[in-house]
Amino acid sequence: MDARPPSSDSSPWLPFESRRRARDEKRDAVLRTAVQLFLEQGYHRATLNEVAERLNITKPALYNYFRSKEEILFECWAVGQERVDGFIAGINARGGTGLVKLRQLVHAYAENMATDHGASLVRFDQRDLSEKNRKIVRAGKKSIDRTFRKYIADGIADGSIKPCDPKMTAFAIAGSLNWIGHWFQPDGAMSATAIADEFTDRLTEGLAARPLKKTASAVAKKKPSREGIR
Amino acid sequence: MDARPPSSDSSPWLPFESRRRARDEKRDAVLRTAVQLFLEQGYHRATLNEVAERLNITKPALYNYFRSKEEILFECWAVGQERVDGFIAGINARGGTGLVKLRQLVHAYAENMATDHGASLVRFDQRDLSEKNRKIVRAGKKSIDRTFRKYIADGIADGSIKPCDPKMTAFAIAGSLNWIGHWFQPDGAMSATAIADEFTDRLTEGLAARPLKKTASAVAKKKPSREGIR
DNA sequence: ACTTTATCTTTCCGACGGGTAATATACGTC
DNA sequence: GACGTATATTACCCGTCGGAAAGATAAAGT
Repeated sequence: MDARPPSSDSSPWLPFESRRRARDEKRDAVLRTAVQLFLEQGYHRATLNEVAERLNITKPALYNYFRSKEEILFECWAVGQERVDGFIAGINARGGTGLVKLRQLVHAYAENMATDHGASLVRFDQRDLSEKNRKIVRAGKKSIDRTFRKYIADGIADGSIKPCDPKMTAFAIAGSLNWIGHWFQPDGAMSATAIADEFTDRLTEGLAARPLKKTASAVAKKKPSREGIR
Repeated sequence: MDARPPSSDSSPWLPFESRRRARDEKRDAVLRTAVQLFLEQGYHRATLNEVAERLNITKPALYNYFRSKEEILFECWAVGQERVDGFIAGINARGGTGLVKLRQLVHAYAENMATDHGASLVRFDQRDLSEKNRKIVRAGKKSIDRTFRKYIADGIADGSIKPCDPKMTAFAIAGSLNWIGHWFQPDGAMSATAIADEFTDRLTEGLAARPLKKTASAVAKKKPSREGIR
């Protein structure tokens, strides 16, 4: 419609210039733009026309990479889920007490929640998906929930965590973390890492069987870093 | 379309029977049905036709009580907000230490979150509202957030709560509570009151400056009741 | 009984947006 | 240089749903 200046964000389709690029790169660009727009406006208000417009292409061109709007939504979610699955695998691989694993999970999950694809895990509505994809999403959520509960149960078993109801505790912790996806703003006062540090301490301090050696972020606020959570 | 049996839930419009009732009663019935349907299917997927159908009337009849779908959405939200404003006023009137007030707020807020109108506070999307109504909603959310922060700050000032960042602490607590609106099922294993009891202890135990006299729900799980939170 | 008023129904419209069909353009390959 | 394939565009279809217009019905007042 209107003559827009080339969009400022990076799009592989610079208007009428070298067009040919790797297919996957373009697919990813669609997902990045879509997740951003879906979060910004909500899935239903966001139109494929606008997704396309931001990429300097037209709506039907999107159908070279996706079969439907719903598939785009699902793939946005899948990226976030894969990341979570990834760092959970890492935590499992490194091992440790239940408390240590829980703290790592909280930290990584909080940081993820501050990204677009992470927030999409909680801000998108399952009911917008096909039955098939909805099943996959439910399985993913269930898996994350099981992991939280397992680390808590592990911690109770190995004595690092005070006895409590793993289910309710997991709900309480996951609730706090998921909520980050609703209020976090990249340009806000606190960085994602700072928030993750803060939440890691706050959400687990009440659980530790014995007072834990204070982490960097809790006492000497000198260098908030991922190392602080070990 | 299809000949449905008279809906099982209570509707003031029983098909073709005594029609005249108080206007407000009908308006409320619309809101009850609408909030239920909106939560069930999501605002965009829910149609006014279906709202009307559940009430044994037709879509245009709704326009006797509301000017638009958006107005219905807003009013659903307003009911939940008024309840929160109500019990906050009660807590303020009764007074007490910051910790005591915070615990009452957590308990009441958790219980409210387990109701339809309560859940609508967090499950509806502001962006579906007109600019005017969105402003009102934002003010309401802001007010609740301020209350959480104030009680925490009060508690720090009067020594009942350990020093902490009121903003982050409020976010963490409110996140846990708001999340209830996403997972609570009336027919689930725990009652709303039981959940409220549980969350009241779990979310504030880490904050108390000195170990608080254990409440009924925390140790002797004999009678979970509202009195336990004083 | 006749009118008035509120309420409800039948019928329809118009906008919006996802998705498709037909077509054009450019690149790699022979 | 011609051809095939991938990728893009223009133009269009069509279902859905919020909302309006206009007509019907019943209770209430005179």
